[in-house]
Amino acid sequence: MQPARGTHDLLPETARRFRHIEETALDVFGRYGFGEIRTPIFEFTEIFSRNVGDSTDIVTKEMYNFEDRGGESLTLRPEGTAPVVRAYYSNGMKKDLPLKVCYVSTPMFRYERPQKGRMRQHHQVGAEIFGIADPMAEVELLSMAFRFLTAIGVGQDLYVELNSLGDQTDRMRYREALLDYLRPHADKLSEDSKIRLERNPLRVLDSKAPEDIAIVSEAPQMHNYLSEESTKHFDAVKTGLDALGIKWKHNPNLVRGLDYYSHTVFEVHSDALGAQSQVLSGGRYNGLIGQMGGDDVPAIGFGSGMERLEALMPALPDLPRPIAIVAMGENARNAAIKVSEDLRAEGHTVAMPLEETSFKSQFKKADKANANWTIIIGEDEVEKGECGVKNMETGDQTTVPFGDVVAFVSKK
RNA sequence: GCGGGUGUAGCUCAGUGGUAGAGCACCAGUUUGUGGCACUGGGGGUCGUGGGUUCAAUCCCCAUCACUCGCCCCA
Repeated sequence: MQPARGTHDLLPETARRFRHIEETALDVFGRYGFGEIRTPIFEFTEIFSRNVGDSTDIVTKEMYNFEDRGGESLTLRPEGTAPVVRAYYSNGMKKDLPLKVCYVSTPMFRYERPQKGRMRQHHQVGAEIFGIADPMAEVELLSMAFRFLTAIGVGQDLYVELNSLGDQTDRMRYREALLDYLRPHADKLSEDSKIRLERNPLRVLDSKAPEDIAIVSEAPQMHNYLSEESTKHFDAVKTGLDALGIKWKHNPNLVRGLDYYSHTVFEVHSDALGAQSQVLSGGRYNGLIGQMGGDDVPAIGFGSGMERLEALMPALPDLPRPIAIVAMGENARNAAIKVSEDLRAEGHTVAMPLEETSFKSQFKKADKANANWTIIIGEDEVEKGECGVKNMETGDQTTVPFGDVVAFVSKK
């Protein structure tokens, strides 16, 4: 019996780690004024196909599409930004600008070949700011991202790559220059890049094929084609990050796979993850909101993969140790469950044996549960109105009246 | 979608052309009401699945599925 390919179950130990990521994200993002948003798990297919980009891999080969009984084409959400923009329009949120929203533990679906750090269902935390064109939005957003990453304990092993794609005019101008340069070398490019040349030439820039890297190293660079205004914007982002002590590296070949980005794009990587090293990425998408519904609203956001964060995260502190109960005989077990409930009412974690097994077996379970105290109740104890209380570290055992047990273990 | 590796007990792995083993884990006993140590015993596996070769396949061949590493791409 296997789960569907590219999916997995989160068992309690790991689920706890995921919950810690969620809670930390909501706490940190909340300090920046972000409210949580939860959008549906599926959308009309066109929400993604029209906005993520027709030539992107996500749209052309990775979407989970299906038709419902009414004949509508629906798609399991492959990314987080387009649904949030749709929700902005659906709920008339123009009045709420500037808007800061975030999402946590949001399942994303992409039909890809699974490998380390890549699942067909994965989960992201993310944040979006609508309505701010000022580069201060980039600075605050990235600072928040690092505060979050640091809070979950993964901040120190990461590096940020940064680039600017300029506005649409800049990009078209650069695209032409790049094509002029690459076309004469077309036959020397990798097979993949020959296709990229036609579909999305900027993607040739971040190819990993050695033959491409050699050609790209001589290629014209984006930053030389940015308008004065775009350059100023990018400079402001960089100086803002420097002022906060956030280390970044300009990667002129950083392009990103989604079509909606403009100006600043960024990726945060870890060397500890193997081939899928991105843990957080995003950028500005000033044109997208206008393209979807007409409001010309600048925006920026990021997404971060929780499975990858979880893989990097250090061990969580241990759960509080339980108090175990050992009981035998009907009267004793009835007294025992009363004691266990009294203890839980005081906030203790209690391991009450729900089946009657031998004392030895119950003690073994108490030991395995890492109990610090074990409360022993047999028929003798019920008759005397007291129970045994054993310290599992020292092995010392004393007798305490039933009425005093909660107070006894609570004060220690 | 492409290329490499792997698939035997809950876990980590041995193993042989004649229908399977270890360690750990689990359960029980040694201790007729007491854990951690030790010893003893026990439960548990269609040897991923389907087909082929063979008197006989867990082992050889083919296919398939899954996992895994990488490519593409992405979180």
